[in-house]
Amino acid sequence: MTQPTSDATAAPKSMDDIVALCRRRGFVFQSSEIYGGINGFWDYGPLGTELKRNLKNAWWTDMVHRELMGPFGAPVDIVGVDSTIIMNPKVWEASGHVSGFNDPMVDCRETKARYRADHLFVQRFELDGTTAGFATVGAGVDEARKAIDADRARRKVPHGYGGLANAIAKVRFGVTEAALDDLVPFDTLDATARAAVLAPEAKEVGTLTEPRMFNLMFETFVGALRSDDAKAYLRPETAQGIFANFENVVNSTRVRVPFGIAQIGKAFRNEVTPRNFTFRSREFEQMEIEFFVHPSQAPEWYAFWRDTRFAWWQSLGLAGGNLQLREHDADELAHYAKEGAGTSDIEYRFPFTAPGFGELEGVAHRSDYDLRQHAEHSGKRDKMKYFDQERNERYFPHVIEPSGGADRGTLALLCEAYTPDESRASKVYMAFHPRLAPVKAGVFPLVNKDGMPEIGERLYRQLRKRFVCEYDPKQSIGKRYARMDEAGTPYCFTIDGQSVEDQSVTVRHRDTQAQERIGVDHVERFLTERIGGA
RNA sequence: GCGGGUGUAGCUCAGUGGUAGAGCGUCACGUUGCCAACGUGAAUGUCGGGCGUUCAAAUCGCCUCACCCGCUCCA
Repeated sequence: MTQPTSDATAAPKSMDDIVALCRRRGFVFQSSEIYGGINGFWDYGPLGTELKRNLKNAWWTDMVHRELMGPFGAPVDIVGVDSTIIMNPKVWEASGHVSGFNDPMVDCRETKARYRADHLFVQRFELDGTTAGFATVGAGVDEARKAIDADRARRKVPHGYGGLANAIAKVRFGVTEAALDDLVPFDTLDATARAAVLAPEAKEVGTLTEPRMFNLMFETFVGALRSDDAKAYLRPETAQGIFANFENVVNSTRVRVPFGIAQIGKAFRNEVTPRNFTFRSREFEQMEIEFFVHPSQAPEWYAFWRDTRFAWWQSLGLAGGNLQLREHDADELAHYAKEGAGTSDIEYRFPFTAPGFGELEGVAHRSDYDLRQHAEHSGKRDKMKYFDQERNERYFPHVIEPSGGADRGTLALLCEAYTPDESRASKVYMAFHPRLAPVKAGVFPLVNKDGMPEIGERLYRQLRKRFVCEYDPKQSIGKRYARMDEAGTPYCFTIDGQSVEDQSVTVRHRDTQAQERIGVDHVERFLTERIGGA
């Protein structure tokens, strides 16, 4: 009655199924679940914690500890810092986050659209003795003006407007003339004035809410007194902890430009809409390098980091068509990267973004924006410049920033590993790269008697000195293999009757379910060859 | 914040006013001896929460909480 499934990869990956497995096997739980959860916050269970830790360790090992050859033939030099989540609030004024992350927003009750208040301009005019107007979207006055001129050139009112809205629309679409005032930003209007405004696309008047602040930075208070002076922020990125320590690192170590400072740590953003499992969380972990270079070398270093970081994600198993490198268009560059060598995203095709992609890591040329800002705001000015002995030159180094998301990376690993397979008992297995697998090996006595558990326990004790392993003597062997498949354990070693005779065990391979027989003395070497020290 | 939806065992769900249920999973014992096997048994519920209607509420009403989906954004 069931169709034989020949191609396991043919089954589509369902995000709901992945989330269910994550909960069932203890990869990811909702934070505070016993109280119904809290939107945008996630916990890692035992397996997820190991997985994420393996990812972060791989990053730190490969970026900071191991030798990496740079674009100019010399090894890359990177040191680490671990800065605090709460910093002096001036840091965030200098970085631009206080202004950039505090945009008042306006909602339209009718169309359900949401606008940035500073991108909403109102054209006002006299209408039957009162002041009315209509709102237009634009990044600035000029852009809004253009949009209005385009509308007025249509000389025709679309259907659906009635009463006052129709009278306003007649002016908007150039059917009736009126004495037009200058454009005013929406957020300068009071409640009465707002009530006489026709929103974009809306057919009724006065549907726009008052501008409301959406604070993307979490606020807190330092000290027991809740005064405005005590206000502080939970960092929205780890990068500023690096920039603020730039001088300290230069003065306390022997690093010389070009060099990098790496940091892994939590960051917080009060996202308006956390969505898609852990993808957009309000509390998340970043893996960031700020790499400081002479301005003239920025293009080479930018290309180097973009390619190095892309290759790194590929090396962890995110190969194939699900990973892509995408250069940003000029209009989507961040405030700190307007000029420079560019910005690119390393993107993964998540089940919830497919056929599109979601960002895993951004590699940006931040120019000398941040160091200059801090030099300015801290009052250190030119004293913060770096003195380059070789060049005999004082300058603000330019920064290439590879900034990856540890939680997004973990999520991508989970999605990539998730492999439906109707042919096996678990119907699914997690094909993690052995280096990242939360559990490296399972050790099972086929039956919990007749000398098998003794051999198994001895092997388990030996292996766990170097590898994360599980020993499980209970239940049918099929159940134990099935559980290991869902945990993504690459190898299982089973002790059977023959083991008692000749000290050999079977190795069961996760991806193929194939078995082979090796001597129990060779198991440790077997794992070392396939997993290494990681 | 606005609109829509959901909430019963670890999971999937049944239960529309009258004793809180099933399958799967979990655990124990036995059997089995290489892929969630079989037998026997066991544990597990503030029916999201509160108030109300009623002799009686998982079920009807009101309120509330949390989550999910859409709108703004991004590591």
